[in-house]
Amino acid sequence: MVTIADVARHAGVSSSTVSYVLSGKRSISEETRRRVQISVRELGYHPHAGARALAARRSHVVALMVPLRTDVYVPVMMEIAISVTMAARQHGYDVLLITNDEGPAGVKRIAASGLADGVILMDVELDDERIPVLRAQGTQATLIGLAEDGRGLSCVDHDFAAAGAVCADHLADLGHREIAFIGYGSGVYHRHAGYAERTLTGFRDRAEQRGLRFLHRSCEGTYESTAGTLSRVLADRPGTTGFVVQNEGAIGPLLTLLRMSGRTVPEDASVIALCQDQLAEQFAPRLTAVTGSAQTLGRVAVEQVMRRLAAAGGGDRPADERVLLTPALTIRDSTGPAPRQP
Amino acid sequence: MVTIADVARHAGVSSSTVSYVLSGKRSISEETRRRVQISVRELGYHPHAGARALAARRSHVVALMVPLRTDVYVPVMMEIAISVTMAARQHGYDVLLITNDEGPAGVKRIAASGLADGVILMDVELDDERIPVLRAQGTQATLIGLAEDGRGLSCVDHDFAAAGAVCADHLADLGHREIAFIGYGSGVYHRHAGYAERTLTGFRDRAEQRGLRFLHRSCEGTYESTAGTLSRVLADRPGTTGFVVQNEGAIGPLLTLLRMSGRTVPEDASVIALCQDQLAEQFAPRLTAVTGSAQTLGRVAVEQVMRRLAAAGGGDRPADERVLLTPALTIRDSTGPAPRQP
DNA sequence: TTGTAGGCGTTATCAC
DNA sequence: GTGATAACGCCTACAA
Repeated sequence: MVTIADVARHAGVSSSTVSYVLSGKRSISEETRRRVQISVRELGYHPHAGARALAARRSHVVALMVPLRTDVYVPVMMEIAISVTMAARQHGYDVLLITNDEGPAGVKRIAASGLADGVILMDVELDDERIPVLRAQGTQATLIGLAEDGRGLSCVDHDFAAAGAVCADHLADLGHREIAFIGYGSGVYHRHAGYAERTLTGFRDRAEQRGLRFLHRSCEGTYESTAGTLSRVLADRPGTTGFVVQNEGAIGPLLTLLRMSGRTVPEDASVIALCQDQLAEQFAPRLTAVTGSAQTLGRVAVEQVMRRLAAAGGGDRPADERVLLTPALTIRDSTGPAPRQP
Repeated sequence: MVTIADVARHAGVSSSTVSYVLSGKRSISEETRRRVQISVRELGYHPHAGARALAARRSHVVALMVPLRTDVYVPVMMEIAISVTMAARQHGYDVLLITNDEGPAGVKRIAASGLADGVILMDVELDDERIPVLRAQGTQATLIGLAEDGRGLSCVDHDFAAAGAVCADHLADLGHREIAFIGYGSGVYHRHAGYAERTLTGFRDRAEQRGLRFLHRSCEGTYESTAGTLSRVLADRPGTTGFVVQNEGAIGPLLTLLRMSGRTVPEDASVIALCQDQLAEQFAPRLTAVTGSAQTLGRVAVEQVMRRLAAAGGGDRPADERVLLTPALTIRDSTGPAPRQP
């Protein structure tokens, strides 16, 4: 292994000079800097991470704790993980992946061992057990999601309520009066700690403001479940012309079922989905959708931890940020003006 | 921060004793061990990762390098990442997430800095630039996927050829004679370094052995693309009764299109998919599918690196393992006997 | 069975 | 602008 001493010898300077060239923490003559940089490159020197963490009391690692569940929004999770990793690299940080099943003890382990300087928590519950641990350890952290008590933490999430509201607005603008909201299976509403509820609430509130009649129905996302849901909707509210689909598993079935029931999209029924653009593009017709950027979510989370780390490193008290990302409506071919005769 | 010295003082022993209790590298009297363990727990001691890595020259971290592409099999990637993380934990290891865009330099960085002891590479190309770097650094590594030159490495992958063969066999057993293989867009065949080709080859070989007529058609996975593909298939080979779908994006559209063309599945046409069980269960009818376990893939990869690390640590030359996981056929409702009259 | 001490590679404080 | 040098916390011969 090539050490800082090797570089120093090669460049004809002391190892502290090499260290300072690399960290930029004191001014170095142009000449020396160049010599050192050349030596670094020639020898292929990379500082030993452990030694650095030990001496500087900073690991330059953030931990990302991901949920185990591979049900609802897996592709999004991966996208977040990747954007977190790339954003972290831009700050000179690496990302350690931790799974949720380690629970509070895992957070404690990571923090106490100095493995990571900061933590990003996904799939946060309203009253999350890991949060007190974070506080006790004095570890800088950001939540992706919203917790009840966010003191001492930053957090970022999609503005799901806004997403729901946008759906209501879009359909109302098109003249629809009776809407069905196809949600997740009932279990998800509890588990996801508000993720699903917030969307529904946002939709509901706006729908009421706009004078829409609407129905919310749980749906497991299978074909059978969607078929059952749709037939109940049409039985209860035959005049329904607008569908908001939250459960991405139900999208395909719903489109098929509408077609089979003789309804054309968007002439007879409009469908708006809460899903990623990539998915929305795959259907026929291409779906109007409301989407939040998973990439931005990850990036913002990293920037929040970095700011906290910088503040804490400078002796300041980090600010508790709380960011909600506004989702975007992309109008495609699955929504249109409400039909004259329902 | 609580250090090993704190624990030693609290337990009334020397710090080396604490170290040995924790590592189990020498025999300790029952009495001492208990005292130390109690102190560890009471003080909430976790060894400082950096210090440990520095002294023991082992970071107890493996790096997992994931592809950036969020197109083909994202959910699978996440599943692998999670199973890698959990398997690693069982060996006392943590997982560092690295993105593919860092390329060979990233591998070098991780290895040279001692950040990770071993590396797991995903999305490997046949002639991958990262492999020589791994060799040069003497870093223990496992590939998820197959490379041309695997010397000095272990690797594990699904047996995609077997998966293709199983599809051919299943349809042949049911009496189908004309099969269409709905593949990925042409780009994927090159990019995925054999992943897609191997499936196709396996299918093709077995299909020939079994005397099947078949057609391979690329398909982008959108509705339009699938529609085009299907109509060409039916034009060229109206007698086609069996469909093998490799591109999971094409599954939904294909089912819809078959239905629209008046074909009932599985009475008039059988469909077998190469996709995860979870996805296969979502369609109507539930799909017969050939699946490999992403979880196993991750676990095996970890075990391979661990074995290599153990060997290298013991001064032995690690064995270059090469494992192909046999996929499983799950027969559901989308395949049945070939119709008498095509 | 246990303790002592040297060293792992960096950073950062002091001195010049 | 640059060099010594003392930590940082742990592991592991070497002693006892």
